[in-house]
Amino acid sequence: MKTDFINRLRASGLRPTKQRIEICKVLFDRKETFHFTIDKLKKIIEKNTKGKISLATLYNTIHAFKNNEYLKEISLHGNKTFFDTNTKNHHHFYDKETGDLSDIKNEDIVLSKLPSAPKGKKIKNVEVTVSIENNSHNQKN
Amino acid sequence: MKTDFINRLRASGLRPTKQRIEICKVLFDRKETFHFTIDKLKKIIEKNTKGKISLATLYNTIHAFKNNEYLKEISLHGNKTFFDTNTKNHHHFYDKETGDLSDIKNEDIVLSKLPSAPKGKKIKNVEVTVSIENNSHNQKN
DNA sequence: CTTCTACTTTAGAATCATTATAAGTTTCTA
DNA sequence: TAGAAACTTATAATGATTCTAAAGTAGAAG
Repeated sequence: MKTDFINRLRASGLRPTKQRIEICKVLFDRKETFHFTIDKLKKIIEKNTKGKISLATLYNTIHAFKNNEYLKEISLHGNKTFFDTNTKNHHHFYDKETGDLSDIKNEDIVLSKLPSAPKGKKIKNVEVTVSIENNSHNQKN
Repeated sequence: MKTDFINRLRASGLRPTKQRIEICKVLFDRKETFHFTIDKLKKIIEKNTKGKISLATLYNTIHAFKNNEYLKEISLHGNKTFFDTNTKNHHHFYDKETGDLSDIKNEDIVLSKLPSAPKGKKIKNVEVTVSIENNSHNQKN
């Protein structure tokens, strides 16, 4: 377990430190995928360790994981950046009112037609966001 | 033309003022759809009028238009919020390196399978972001 | 046409997420 | 185990967005 964390860290060009191991525990020691913002992660870690962790450490570690594809950044409306421990291609349900985000498996959405990329460009990734709201809502808000 | 702007403003619960008419000119007096951020809009208006317009005015007007569906907010990675004058359902190409954003017509993407919404929820909108990059890129960055 | 009130605009302050900085600390290689 | 390089931290800086309070304007009523 811990060895796995250390491997991920080294693969991302990071030295294993106790703060980073804590981050790994929260992110990767789970069965389900995990969606989070930096401040949510910070709260979890500070609760787990009953100590403080600095924002700079969180940002630098999370960005290194993102660059090494241990994490994905999610496209959403709004100001905060969400990350996802599920790095496979997949999609999301997003309820803006509650902020809830959940995975949609890649195979549960089929795109049977896609445009070709503009000249000189190629498609890197296709991301579908299915916005949802309460049944009680009318068409317009 | 100007009448149309005034109607949109009134429909959005806003009084027509000269600042808001200027905003309308930039947003709605065009054939093609227009993608913008607040600060891009500010620069355009200040160039057009050779004067200043306050951020508060821009934000309040743009939000009113958004709430009244004269504008759409676009889901993207990154910190700035993009808006789109195309309020029909449609999708986007996004080149993160250059920041370029372009429309994909609704009929150019066909979703032949969609999951059903979680209990008590309904689907409000489906948005596809096709991330693109230069042909020269390898798989990993 | 004038007046009054509610809505607007504005500059600047406040807030929030994120990034940068600099000083002290830890890791790791030799 | 010493020293260089990388790390953590608090705090400052930045950038986008929202808030605020004062001064200006639109539009309804007379």
